[in-house]
Amino acid sequence: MNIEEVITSSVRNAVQALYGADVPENQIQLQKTKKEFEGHLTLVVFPFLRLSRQKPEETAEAIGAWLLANEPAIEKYNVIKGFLNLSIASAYWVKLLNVIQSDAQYGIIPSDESSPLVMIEYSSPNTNKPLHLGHVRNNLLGWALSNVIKANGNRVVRTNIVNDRGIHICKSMLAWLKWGDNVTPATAGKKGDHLIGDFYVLFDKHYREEVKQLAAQYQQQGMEEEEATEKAKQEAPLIREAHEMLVKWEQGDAEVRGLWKQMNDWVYAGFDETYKALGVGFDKIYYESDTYLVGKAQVEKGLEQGLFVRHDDGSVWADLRNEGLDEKLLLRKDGTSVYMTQDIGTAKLRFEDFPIDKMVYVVGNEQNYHFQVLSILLDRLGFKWGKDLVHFSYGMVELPNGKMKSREGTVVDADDLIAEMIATARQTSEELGKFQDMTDSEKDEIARIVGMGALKYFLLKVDARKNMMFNPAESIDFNGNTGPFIQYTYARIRSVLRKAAEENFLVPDVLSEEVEVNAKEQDLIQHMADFAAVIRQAGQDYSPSAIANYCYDLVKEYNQFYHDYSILRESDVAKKQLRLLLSANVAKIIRNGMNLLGIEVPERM
RNA sequence: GGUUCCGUAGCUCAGUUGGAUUAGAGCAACGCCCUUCUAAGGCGUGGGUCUUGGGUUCGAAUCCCAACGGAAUCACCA
Repeated sequence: MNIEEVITSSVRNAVQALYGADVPENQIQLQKTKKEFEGHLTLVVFPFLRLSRQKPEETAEAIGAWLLANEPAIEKYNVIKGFLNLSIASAYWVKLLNVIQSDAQYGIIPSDESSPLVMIEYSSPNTNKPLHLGHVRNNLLGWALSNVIKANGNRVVRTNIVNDRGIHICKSMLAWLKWGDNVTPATAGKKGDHLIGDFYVLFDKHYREEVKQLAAQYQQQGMEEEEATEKAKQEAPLIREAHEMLVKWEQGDAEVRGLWKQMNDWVYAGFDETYKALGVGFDKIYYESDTYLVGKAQVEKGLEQGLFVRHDDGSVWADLRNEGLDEKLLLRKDGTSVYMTQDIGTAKLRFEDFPIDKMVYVVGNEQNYHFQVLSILLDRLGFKWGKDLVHFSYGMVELPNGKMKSREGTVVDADDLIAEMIATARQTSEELGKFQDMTDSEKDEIARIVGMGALKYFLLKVDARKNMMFNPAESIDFNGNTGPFIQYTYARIRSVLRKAAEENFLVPDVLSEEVEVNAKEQDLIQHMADFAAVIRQAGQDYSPSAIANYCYDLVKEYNQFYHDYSILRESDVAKKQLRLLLSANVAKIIRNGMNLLGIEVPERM
């Protein structure tokens, strides 16, 4: 039972004793006392005025006096207007620190076989181009979110649906056949995803030239510009070839399938490197080439059941007009499947594979409509999980001149960015003289941890729902509200703890409650204790940024403490023990909190 | 046009299950603090009509309505 619950319960007793009323728990507004006032917790008494029939000050005074007399945890109180500020006794804080110390996973709820099973889909790349900054945000959010959900006592299955088939990959394949000269990632000295991406761009370049020429021809024949361009886009030889290739793929043509597999494998090898650098992973990967037929079958079944309608041209639609939405295409007139069809198939396979209680999709907010529709369709098709699937809808990463556009070359490549962050971290460390007595492998490791920490924190500290700004011209900060700031504090604490160990200073696991805890130390303990509530809230709101902001606030508070009080030079043994224990647990919470975000912390930096 | 989301300091962002005369951080600017546990740190100064206008309330950045500004989406692309 935490202190808030203890006090809440006592306040109920107080109101009962003083005013003879039984107030529900949710009417008791207990909040952290603002910095500028004395106290730890503040009771807002306005809701009780109707019961007390007294002024706010008098009501607060009465409740305060009752609590002081009857609740041992309360040491003193003060009243300002309708606010009753309560100070918790020193011994209680030692007790709380002991509780935190005794639990290496403080605040984290373990899961077991009987815990709810949450499947979380994230990443979900196309196999025709390398990952960019938008994917990085997706991957980091997906990973962090899955950790947060897990820390709230759920089992988690991390999954990825790879969009490995379709016209886009055919374009890359065709370009490689035409102009590739049998180049491979090995011979080109290039990651497979980048190689394939280059061919995709090459296809697009040639295709646009063809369209331009063809459109000009049509215009000469008397067509309007717009119509000519539209026709040219469909008639250009390259796109026709790509479509032919797609048809062959669907027919299982051995040659096309062979090339397709080869090229996808190159891409996967490239992705795996990026995933590894990002520190993310998956328990189960689905491929659209395996799921799209399942989706088609589901749609056909729905059609038989009268859930969907077939138009005259043969295409199949879901009518969602009674839900306030439009008609939605499910199968093209040629019978091929679309995005929605595939998601239906994937959902079916997943629920056959796992006893899923909840499904979370980490997908950008540009697809809000898609998931609104998917939820309804899955529900109609009789999947009981469909109705309350969660679309974790995150915002775009914007550049100073707008969205990232691959055509305009304004894409921030994931691998480039990662390399740049690590290089910057290395350079900063050199400049600050942090590397002096380190081996090369230690330097590499620290540069990696700090560089990635800066990148990850930068992306995760922002509310996921919001669009965010990234300016490539300004490098990501290493000072202030940043990952390295938090990592630095951790490293500093570890250094202090190492020195304490070197001088053989013993810190007991359980402190005596006689130890006097000063106000700053009390605040720190209270702040640490909040970690549990923050994880609960982050889980409830699907909000990794809440964890990031908490870590920052805790670290900021600790740094003040570190600056104002000495630890190792404290002559009073009991105080020294308290401060070391305090520091060790701040470090532990930083490590666990950052770990939830997928950010590592270095022992030195 | 319909739907959804967003609008807080020069910039990037916290703060929204309504709470305290002064709405917080960081960056950028200026100043101070390393013979003392790592200065990637600490302290300070300046910087705001929380887009605007109404409303609900003892109390609104937070809830409701409207306007203005921005984004996404409404594809036989995924």
